[in-house]
Amino acid sequence: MSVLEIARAVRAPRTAATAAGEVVLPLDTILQRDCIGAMRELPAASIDMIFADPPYNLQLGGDLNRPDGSHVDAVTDAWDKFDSLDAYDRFTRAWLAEAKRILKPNGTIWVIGSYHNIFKVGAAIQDLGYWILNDIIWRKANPMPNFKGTRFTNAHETLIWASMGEKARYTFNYRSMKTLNDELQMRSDWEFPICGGAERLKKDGHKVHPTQKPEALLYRILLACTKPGDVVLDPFFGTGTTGAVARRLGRRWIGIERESPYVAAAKERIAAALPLDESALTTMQSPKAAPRVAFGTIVETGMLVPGAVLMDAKRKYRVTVRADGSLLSDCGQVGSIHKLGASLQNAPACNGWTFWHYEAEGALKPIDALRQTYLLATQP
Amino acid sequence: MSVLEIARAVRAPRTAATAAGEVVLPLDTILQRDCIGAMRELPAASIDMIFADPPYNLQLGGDLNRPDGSHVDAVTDAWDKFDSLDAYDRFTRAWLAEAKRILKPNGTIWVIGSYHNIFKVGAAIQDLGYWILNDIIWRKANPMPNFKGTRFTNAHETLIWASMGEKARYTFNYRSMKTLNDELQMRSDWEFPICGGAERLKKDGHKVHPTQKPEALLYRILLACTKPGDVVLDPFFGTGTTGAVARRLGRRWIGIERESPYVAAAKERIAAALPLDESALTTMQSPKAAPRVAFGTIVETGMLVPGAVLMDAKRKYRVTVRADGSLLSDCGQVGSIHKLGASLQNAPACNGWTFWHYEAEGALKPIDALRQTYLLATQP
DNA sequence: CTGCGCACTGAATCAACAA
DNA sequence: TTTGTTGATTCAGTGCGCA
Repeated sequence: MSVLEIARAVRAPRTAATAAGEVVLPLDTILQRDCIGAMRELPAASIDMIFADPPYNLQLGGDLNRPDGSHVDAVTDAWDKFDSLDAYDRFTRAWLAEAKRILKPNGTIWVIGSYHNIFKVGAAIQDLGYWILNDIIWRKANPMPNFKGTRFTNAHETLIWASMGEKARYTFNYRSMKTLNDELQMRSDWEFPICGGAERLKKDGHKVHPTQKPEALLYRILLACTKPGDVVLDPFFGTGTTGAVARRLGRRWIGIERESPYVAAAKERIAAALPLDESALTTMQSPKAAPRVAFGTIVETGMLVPGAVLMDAKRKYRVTVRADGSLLSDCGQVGSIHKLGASLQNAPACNGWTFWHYEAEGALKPIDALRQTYLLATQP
Repeated sequence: MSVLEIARAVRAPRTAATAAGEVVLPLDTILQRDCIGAMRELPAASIDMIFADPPYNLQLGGDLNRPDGSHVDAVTDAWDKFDSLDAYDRFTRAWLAEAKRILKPNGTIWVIGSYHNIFKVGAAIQDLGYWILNDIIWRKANPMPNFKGTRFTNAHETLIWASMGEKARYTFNYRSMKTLNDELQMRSDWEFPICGGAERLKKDGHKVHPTQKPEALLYRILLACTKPGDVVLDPFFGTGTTGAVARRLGRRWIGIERESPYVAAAKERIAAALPLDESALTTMQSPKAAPRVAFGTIVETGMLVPGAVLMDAKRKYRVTVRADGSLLSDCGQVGSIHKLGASLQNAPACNGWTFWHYEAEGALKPIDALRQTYLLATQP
């Protein structure tokens, strides 16, 4: 039985359409298969984002005990065992290559790892022609101490964010991130507690998955780098953190996971995750998203009259508005609001909307205020 | 002429001796050669630690301007240019292999990089049989912003610390690190400001080297992973941060650097670096304020110099400050400001910040005044 | 002498679109 | 594919000049 047959068939959103017509993707579904095999049956160029939390290939020695004698419950599962560093390398390159095939040209991939595997992963990402956009540090607020006092406390994990190539476009909701970070640019180091408390899935008092990731981490990633309705694939789904957050944020998701106990836990968990309503999902938009307004339109509609005088905030430069929306300076120079602003300042570029001001009731206001007024009056 | 001939020949300390007898190393010297060639002429198994800050292979596009129109002075030097990712890979593996040959069996290597190169470096380190002990994040207190709003602010760099193999022993001064961090284990994420102000080397108003590293970073590394008298090699010496800090901390150093202007600046700088002298006070930067200030930070920033004498308000007890922020009493007891204060008084606990005083202009002031000064200087 | 404002700077893979 | 136009975009810190 193929992936597409066992999947709950859902018509893909328009963004998943290809030249061949509409594509059917197993949306909001867990494919209980091995990761590479399942990806192979997904159509090419159909996924907006991949978030991957692959096996870390931890090479742990014997048991580890805390100073008080208690036993540390380490990651000893079979899925984290590889015969050699070379075997891990081959596995990594195989799934990353498959991921590249199914990502859309403007898609991106996120991979999380620790020093045990992240360098192999990053090198493979570069060799496969992905283009790294950032590496992100998850600084753990409450990491496990180094009980033996032999090294620095391993207090972070590393994520790599990459696009499909050097020239590829990608989604980055800059304004959302800046807003989320109290009006400062979001940096490459993020602090979150490790996953615990009520969020940590448990069964019979034991954690269901040894490396469950905090939802806050996925929340930030999906908010930053996807749009509502985008399709997010997690090829190492585990207990479904990606699916739960995707559902909450109004994104579509596909999970791949081989182990039945994880699949069962993920299904139950995602069903309980309530989607945020649309108003809560609305995020700060970049001005880029607003339709373009030509300065000439402001003149045409009479918001500024030909002959009106504009000046910069310090009243250093004065120019006159002409009927076609061009500006004329005292010294006879002519140009668009941007070009003339740049030329007068001898700068490489200039945003005329914020540089030029008009006088209203004795005060100077940027002409961008007129553009905002125009947009408010004309937008639905 | 061989490296050993042109080098100032110095009898190596006992720690540099091998089974073949005493080895002659060009200690406390800069070898003006290409990195791999110079390493080739150094004897095998002779170096205690290598700190390497190799070219990052940045692949920058055109010019970049700030929002105010000013130009960003990027790293465009020839030494950072490689023909391809593959050429960079070969270069990396070549110098890392040579490094492994000259390191002692119990030696370690530190390499710093960014996402442009660190994954290639880390993968090569693993392939060459080194054993990664930690990856360390240098969280920059004041990184350059992302001016175009296209990605997350690139606010950190990554360091890899590796031993000679899985079973190899290595030096890690656990107590020093814990003391430096105010009795908490030192974590894998470190915060320092970028190198600027008085510490930044300048000539004719321009920075001498585009990527000078802060001394605080090297201070922590050398304090953590070497012993006094150990030999530290820096194959990408630049303007000699490693040499200056090594001299200050009583470690021997060897630098390899091809570019004459860097060599000249490094020589001058290291000559001016006085071993454990208060010269650190003016050259080192204050880390960003944290709610809690570690006493080690006061030492790291040079507000108190190793060797300084502290005493209680009644001058009953006298102790000496050590490089890692621990205190040494007359009777040989050692401990943190809190622990030693308690122990000397035979008390269950002691607030070291208010108990210990330093002498300034004939008067005694509590070291808490230094903490307050530090906080005032760093709090917004 | 202090405080304020302005200019300058740091390892950066830094735009999107239409003609 | 290339070229030109529009127009979006910055944080922490140092240092200097001036009131």
